[in-house]
This record gives sequence, structure tokens and C-alpha cells, in this order.
Amino acid sequence: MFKRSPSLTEQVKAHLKERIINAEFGVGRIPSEMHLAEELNVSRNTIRDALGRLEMEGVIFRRQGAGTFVNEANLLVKTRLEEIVPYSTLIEEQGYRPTVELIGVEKKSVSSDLIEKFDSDPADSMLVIQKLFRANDQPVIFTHTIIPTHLIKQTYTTADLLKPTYNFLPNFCGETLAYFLTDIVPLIATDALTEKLGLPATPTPLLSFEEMGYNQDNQLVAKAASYFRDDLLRLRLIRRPGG
Amino acid sequence: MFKRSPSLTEQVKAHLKERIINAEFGVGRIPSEMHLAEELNVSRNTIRDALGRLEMEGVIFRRQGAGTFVNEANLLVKTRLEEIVPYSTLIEEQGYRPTVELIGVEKKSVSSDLIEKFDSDPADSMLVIQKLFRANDQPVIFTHTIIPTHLIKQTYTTADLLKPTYNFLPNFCGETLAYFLTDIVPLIATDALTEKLGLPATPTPLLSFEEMGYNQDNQLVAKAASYFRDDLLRLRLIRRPGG
DNA sequence: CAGTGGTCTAGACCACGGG
DNA sequence: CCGTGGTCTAGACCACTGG
Repeated sequence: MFKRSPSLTEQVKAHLKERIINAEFGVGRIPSEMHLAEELNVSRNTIRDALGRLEMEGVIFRRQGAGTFVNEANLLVKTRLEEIVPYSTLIEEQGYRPTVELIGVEKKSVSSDLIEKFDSDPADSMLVIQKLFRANDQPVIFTHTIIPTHLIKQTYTTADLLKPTYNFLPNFCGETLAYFLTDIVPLIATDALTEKLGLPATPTPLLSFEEMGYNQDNQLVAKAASYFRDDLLRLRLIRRPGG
Repeated sequence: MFKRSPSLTEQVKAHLKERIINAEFGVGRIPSEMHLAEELNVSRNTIRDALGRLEMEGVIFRRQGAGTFVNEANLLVKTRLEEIVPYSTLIEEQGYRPTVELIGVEKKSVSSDLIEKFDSDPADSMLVIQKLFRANDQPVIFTHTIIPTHLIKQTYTTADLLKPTYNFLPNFCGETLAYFLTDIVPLIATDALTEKLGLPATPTPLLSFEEMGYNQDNQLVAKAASYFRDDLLRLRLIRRPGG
């Protein structure tokens, strides 16, 4: 029934998620963990792991003694901030047709404290990439990404720069992006941003992400700033009681 | 060594977290899962569960074949948005002395579409609570919370209204708050907010949370809006690759 | 009371990393 | 090669829900 890779848990999760989305269980209770374990011929622990991940995603919820239930309301929540998702996917999930344009690329030297954060040689330059994302041809996200040039080990084309940082780093730098540390900052659009995002002349509030990307060894490998038009994109989060 | 409740995993997690924060293992590798299991006299699975939660929190990171390591850089990250945390705790974690003031309470009727979302009777009124949080006596967060009065089953004092919604609901409404669905919205401070938060007269960008609180049965039990001064509080998030 | 999810155990095999 | 974390199993007992 299932292969060896990806993990059984991951396959079971995907399998159950599909059945849930297809409303195979209706909107109510889904079969018990014991029954699912028998049906899929895996151990109950594997089922529990898979259900646990689906619960984290808000697809289901569980009640001790009662059962596991489809979380109908939350099937509508598309955007989950705590996961790194390509901006084009985010735009698509909110119902628009995404496009990306490369606004600028340059290699330049930067301030010494930034060099230090990157644990770079003072002589190093940085690759600065500016991109504009559109939703149905309307500008919605402007991004500004900095990657130390010494990390780049393969030649790249202009098209490669349009890829999400999360994909660019492993392909051209041999670095994995383990996580982003993201500061969420509100601001009033500057003149430059007003022009790039095609905003009205009146002062407009914008949401921005200031992100530091780290690899598995906790070394800074990318720094990014993103500016969102919040009238078109909604940034949404599920917040749960802390453990 | 350990008691029955809270769960073994939770106790092991707290135990290990303390030892890590006390730098008992230095900044490098911590003992292997097998060794920890022997030392604490629990199964390896329990150790793994606990380590898994610490990894989610960014306290440690793991590398197959290599070991489990203290995540030195991230011990500094205090605020984790994806968890519901009392605002006074959030303020405290960022190094300030928190205080709360009740700005206003009233019962009033609200628009019919809001009534509908709450699945309430049209005759129902809503309890509207407005609070101001200060950090070292400087206003930093203004909150506006709506709870349907029909949910309230116990009499409460003014002091009770200062409690976080997360605590008020179970104590006085017999409802658990299972999760918040939070929209993150940037805005320019209105005159009212400028006054309440003691902002300068110039247009100031603010971060706001628009939150819908649901119980275990996915029924809306609270609605809240929060406005943050971002110059004093930083809202930070760890974003990881999606699974 | 039976059935559910919540927790924990002991043991097994695998994939990967570093010496 | 050995030790690490990653995955999976089978079985057990508990706490809770609901009829």
C-alpha cells in the first residue's frame, strides 16, 4: 500500500488529508485511530503522528474520549505564516494569478555591521535582488533579498533569481535554509514603495517582514525584507494555547 | 524522579530546557537520546517527544547522525506569535514591567452580522472590554474584546476583566478557547488610538491583530482587536519550511 | 460500560555523519 | 565502522466521553 520514502507518517498524512478534503468522512467524525491503523495496515503510532500533523495544520481536531473530527471552518484558511511558502504560492492560494518580475540585481559592498552578521570577509560583496510580485497583474509584494556573493557556487541565470530564496540557496549555494527569523513591522509606505507597489498618493499603511535566514548550523545565509499590500493580501495565523 | 501529571514528556521537556538554559551542556552538543533516556529513566520515545517540542520552540536543533545541539542564537527569541501568550507576559519577556488598566466595559447590542457569526440570539447583547497595557508605564497595547453576554455564567469583578481572554472564558463562561484565527493588519493610528497610546501627532504606523476566538466545537466565543506600538514591542516569528 | 484519544514502554531497523 | 537521530511496530494502561 505504501512505499518506503517519504516517511510512512507523511504518506498517511497526505492520504488522510485528501480523503478529508474530498469529504469522504462528511463534516463529522472520522474513523478511530485503531480502525485507521487496521485499514491502512500501519501501527497506531504512525496514524497518531499523521493525525497530529493534520491537527497542527488545523485540518482536524481531537477530543479525548469522543473522537477525531473534521475542522470544517478551517479548511478555508489558506495562509499559514509559520510556514515558509513561496510568495507566488501565497498569492495563488488567495485566489489570484501570480507573476514575478525582477526589478533589480546588483553586487555591492555593504556596511561593516552587516558583514559581521553574515560572518563574512570584509572584502566580500553582497548580491542584492529586488523583485515585485503581482496578483492578477496588480503589484502586491515587493521583496529585497541579500545573499553574500561568496556563498554562490554555481552560475545562475536571470530566471534563477526569480526563484524563492528557499530554492535558490540549496541549488546555487549548497546551503539549506533551515528557518527564517521574522520581525513583523508596520510602516507607512515611502515614496519609493508607493511607486513600486502602485499605491495611491495618500499615506498608506504597509506590512513588512524583516527576515534573517539561517542554515542548519545557525549561520546567517540570507537577509530579506518584504512589503505587502494588505488590501489585497490577508496575512493570517492560527494561534494556540502555549505548551 | 517524575510524577504522573503533567505528562512525563512535558516534565522531561521542562527539565531539559532548564538544564540547557543554565548552560549545563555548554553551547555544543547535548547527550544522546539513548543516554538521556537512561539517565532520566524514561523510554527513548518520551525523550524524543520532549526534544521535538524543544526543537519546535527553537531551543535546540538536531542533525541525523551528528547529534542534538543547543541553539544558542535563538535563546534570545522571546516572543513566539503562534502561541497564545498573555500580553502582560509578552511585555515582560521583552524586558519591561507590565501593567494593565481597564479603560471601559459596557454591554451593548451589535450589528446583526456579528450576532450571526456568534451564532447568538438577535436579542443578545455583547460585553465589550477595552484595556490598555503599559510597559514601564508607557502605553504599548490597546485591546478591544467582545464576548456574547449569554456565555457568561458566573458573576465577575472588575479585576476579573483584567485577566486575559484565555483565562476569563473558562472561568466565567465554561468555555475553552481552543484557538485564535488572527489577521495581521497594518494601519495608521486613528486620532482615538493616538490619544490612547500616547503617540506623537505625526501619522504613526501601528500593527493590529484582528482575532476570532473559537472553542473546541469551532464556535466563535470571542472577538478581539489589539493595537501594538511597534517601536517598543517587536513581534517576531520563526518560519520553517512547510511539510 | 464500551470505545475513544492520551501517554508510555521496549525493541527494532534505517540513514546519515564523522572518525 | 560505530554512534547518532529518524522511523516504525506491538502492546499496555490511563482519562475521558457518551450512551
